[in-house]
Amino acid sequence: MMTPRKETVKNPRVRIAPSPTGYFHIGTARTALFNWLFAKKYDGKFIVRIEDTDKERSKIEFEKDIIEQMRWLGLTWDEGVEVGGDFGPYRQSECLDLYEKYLHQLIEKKRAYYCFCSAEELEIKKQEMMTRGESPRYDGSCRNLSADVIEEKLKNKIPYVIRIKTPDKKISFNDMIRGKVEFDCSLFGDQVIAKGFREPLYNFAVVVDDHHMRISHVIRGEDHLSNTPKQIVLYEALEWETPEFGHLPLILAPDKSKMSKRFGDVSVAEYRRTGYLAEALFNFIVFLGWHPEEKPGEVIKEILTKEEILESFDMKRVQKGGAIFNVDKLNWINSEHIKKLSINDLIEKSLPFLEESFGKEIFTDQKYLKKVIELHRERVKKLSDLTELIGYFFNLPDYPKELLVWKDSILENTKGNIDFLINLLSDLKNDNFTKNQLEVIVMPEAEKRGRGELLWPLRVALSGMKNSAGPFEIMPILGKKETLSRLKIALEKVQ
RNA sequence: GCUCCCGUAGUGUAGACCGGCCAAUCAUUCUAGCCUUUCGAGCUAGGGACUCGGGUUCGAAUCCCGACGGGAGCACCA
Repeated sequence: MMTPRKETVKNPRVRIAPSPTGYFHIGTARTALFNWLFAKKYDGKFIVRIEDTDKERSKIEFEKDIIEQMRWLGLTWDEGVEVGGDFGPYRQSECLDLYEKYLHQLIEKKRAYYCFCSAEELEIKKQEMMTRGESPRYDGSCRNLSADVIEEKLKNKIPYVIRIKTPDKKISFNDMIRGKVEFDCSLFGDQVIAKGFREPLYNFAVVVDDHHMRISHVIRGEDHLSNTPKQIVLYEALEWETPEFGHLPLILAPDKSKMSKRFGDVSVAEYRRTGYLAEALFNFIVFLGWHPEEKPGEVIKEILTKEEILESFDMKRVQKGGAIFNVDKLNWINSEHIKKLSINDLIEKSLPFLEESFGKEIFTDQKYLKKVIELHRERVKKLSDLTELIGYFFNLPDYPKELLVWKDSILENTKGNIDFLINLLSDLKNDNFTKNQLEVIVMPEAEKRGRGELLWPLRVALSGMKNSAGPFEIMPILGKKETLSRLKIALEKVQ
């Protein structure tokens, strides 16, 4: 899979150019991340440009989301929207004068031309070519219109678009990830580059912007691979130097189809709301199609901080094949990052989730909350899990009485054991309500009566759950009074 | 239909450039055991892959060709 590529990079200028036509997508996040990493690694600049030439679909709400989520992920940019810079504007809708200028230049130099063909006739021709088994391309009808004819049509206000003259040749470029890639230009022909002088289309606007922002390396998704020759045609027509290109493999859904709405969550905000940590998502995403170098005899570390990732990052190790988004792995990475968090950080990050479920009032006792969270931190995959895990510490559990009965035991035994426990624990002093003391008192009895027989109903009475932390951990936190009260409730249930 | 890209366990990957050290690495997942009242965590063990067919070679996961499979693109979207 490895292809040798040249790599002597210094002070690169790279960019992420999202279009605000949807919420910040996990795929865009990855492209942003690799660009950011590349810039940091080689002491370059990372630029954020908003591609909002599609007036119909672009929304400010999406732009805000993109910026917010990038910040959340810990990405910082040197130039771009919100931070400014010397090569702006960084929003395509504000660069219209620039596009217009080059459009005129291209037409004057006869590298581009007016095309008066209607969309309908083009569609028919396209279908014909497809049925003939040819690659659909413009037939060049308007390519050599005389100046008189053009003037005439313009005067009569015949609608037009602007097309670039594509040379009949092969174009190849050296992709940073894929090595040499070659395309035959005759297959796509003269592309429309603008609908009008102030209505540039994507491929043209990108080229103008990248050139003006002095972008040295264009790192983007593989879906842009076949746009690259079209853009190179423009660089050549404009007599500009082409940047380096690098095409990242796509992120795929588990069925290997393109990551899309069909596969659950695709927006970064959604993962954030579900309780994934920014550093975990960062860690996970970077491992989609990339791995640090394995040193002989060394176990590869997969739980990495941003700094560690930066340390071992190398563009040469990016894979070519699409990477499947594996939620299991994300969950594991997230739980590992949660374990690394300090208890105070964990509380701070969990609180919004807890408050949403239980309300704010419940969390006035910080010490109590701290103990509860400490007890569960190793069981948490996502912060949102915490809500279910610790509910019984804040609300009285509700459960069917059958749950109190251990395996094949009977209600009578359960009743007797709960009654026994109430008496046993009532005699204990408040001070002795610690994990150790409780074990000393209760365990010998559990051995006599059967561990499950005694401990299972104890735990269920306290937590109301089939799976929960152990009774000796729960009791000290709940305290003697609450413990006894819950046991009495259990007793009533089985009466 | 045409073009381009890709093809190592369920998943992410190492190995490939420079063929032998590969009866193939690491992680995750899965299974079992230990621990344990349950679950989780932890520990231990195990399962699981070079897409196929030719060629080159003493020797191929690795080089070459072909097939097959998957993906992306082919707009007056970005």
